[in-house]
Amino acid sequence: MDEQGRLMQARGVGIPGLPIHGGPQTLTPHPMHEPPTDNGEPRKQDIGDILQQIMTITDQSLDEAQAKKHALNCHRMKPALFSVLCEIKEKTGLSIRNSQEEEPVDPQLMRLDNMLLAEGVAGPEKGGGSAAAAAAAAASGGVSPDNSIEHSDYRNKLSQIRQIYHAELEKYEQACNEFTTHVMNLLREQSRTRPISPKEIERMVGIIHRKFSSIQMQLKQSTCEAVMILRSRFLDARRKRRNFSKQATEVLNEYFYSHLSNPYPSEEAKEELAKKCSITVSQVSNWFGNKRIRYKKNIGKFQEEANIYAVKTAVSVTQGGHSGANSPTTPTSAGSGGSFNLSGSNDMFMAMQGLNGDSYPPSQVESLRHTMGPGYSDSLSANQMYSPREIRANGGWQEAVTPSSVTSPTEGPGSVHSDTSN
DNA sequence: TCGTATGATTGCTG
DNA sequence: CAGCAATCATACGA
Repeated sequence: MDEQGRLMQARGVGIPGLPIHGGPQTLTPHPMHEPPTDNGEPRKQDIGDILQQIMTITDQSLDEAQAKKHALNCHRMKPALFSVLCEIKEKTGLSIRNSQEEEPVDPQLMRLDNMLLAEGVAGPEKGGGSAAAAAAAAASGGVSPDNSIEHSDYRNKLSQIRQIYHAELEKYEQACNEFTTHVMNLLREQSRTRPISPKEIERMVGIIHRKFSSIQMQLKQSTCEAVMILRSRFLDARRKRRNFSKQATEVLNEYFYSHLSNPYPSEEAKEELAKKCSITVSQVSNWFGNKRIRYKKNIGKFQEEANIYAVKTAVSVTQGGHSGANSPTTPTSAGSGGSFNLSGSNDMFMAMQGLNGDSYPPSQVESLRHTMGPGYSDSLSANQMYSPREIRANGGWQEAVTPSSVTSPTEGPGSVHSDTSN
């Protein structure tokens, strides 16, 4: 659409107030080409007067200004001046026409929208963000009994944020619409005295919308921040540390003491332990890391605990229970048979020493080992229970724990029977 | 309230 | 990157 057409349309808007003697029908596109009056001076004086009146119109009271406006609208010079304005507008309009191209969607806004959507704050209600709460709980790995309380707490808080967000959003939208309507009315009113193209109105509406969407973005940003704070509070396990369940600690301890000579579960074993204890693999790693250090630091203190678990393991073995029931096996070790059990048995014996107060004679241990069946050394060499890393670490572990009464003398570093000596 | 236990984090090492 | 050692922060029992 050409500018001229739009301006003509705009001109039409301003017509109604015009007096009969100065209708658009009589308006020439080039008022300066109007037949000159007998004298140019009064005309100039006239224009000066009008401009002066326009300039001072805002200083006057509303009624006064209204009256003045009406008078100006009826002024005989109005069509001519209006036409001049149209011409100026036509020229200047070109410069602003292309200034506002379709701007691309703000990536930051997109990120905020996505996050709010993912958190269940924006978009359809997802049970007050229960999905997010569940995800958060899964991430925290916690299975504490009061998890449900935390969930509802999280849900409530998220729901509050959601409510505030939507209330504010609605408020902004309402304000935006009101303001837009107001500005459009204003522009329509103004179009009586100056040419305003629909494009211009559109542009103004666009500006208003952009302004309000920037406010909305601030709202989204602060909502995101609130959610992040809530999440970090909820997820900060260190802040909300929960002891593992008794059963989980039991499972971990059983594994630890039944693998006392080499308490380095493989990744697979960790996964299995994690599954059994309903905790994460990294929590299993943490637990073993802490346990190893604390055990090493104060073996005496853990003696009793070691004995208890040695008995447990012994019972489970003598009852024909596969030690894997208490000590998770790995997919790799499960099939090879023996290697995992062997190490478990070895460690069990070590712990048993502490139980009855004295050590099994090495020969006895040897004979017991031989009962494990021929070729156990081979299976050990192929033992995949312990990762190379753990094998390396094992040396340090054995060095540290060997002096203990719990550890068998045959399990010292360099022992050919060591789980990891190969 | 305090001491201990314990899960998590951090910085470092090989 | 796994593990160690130190440390933090919280839970828990006396």
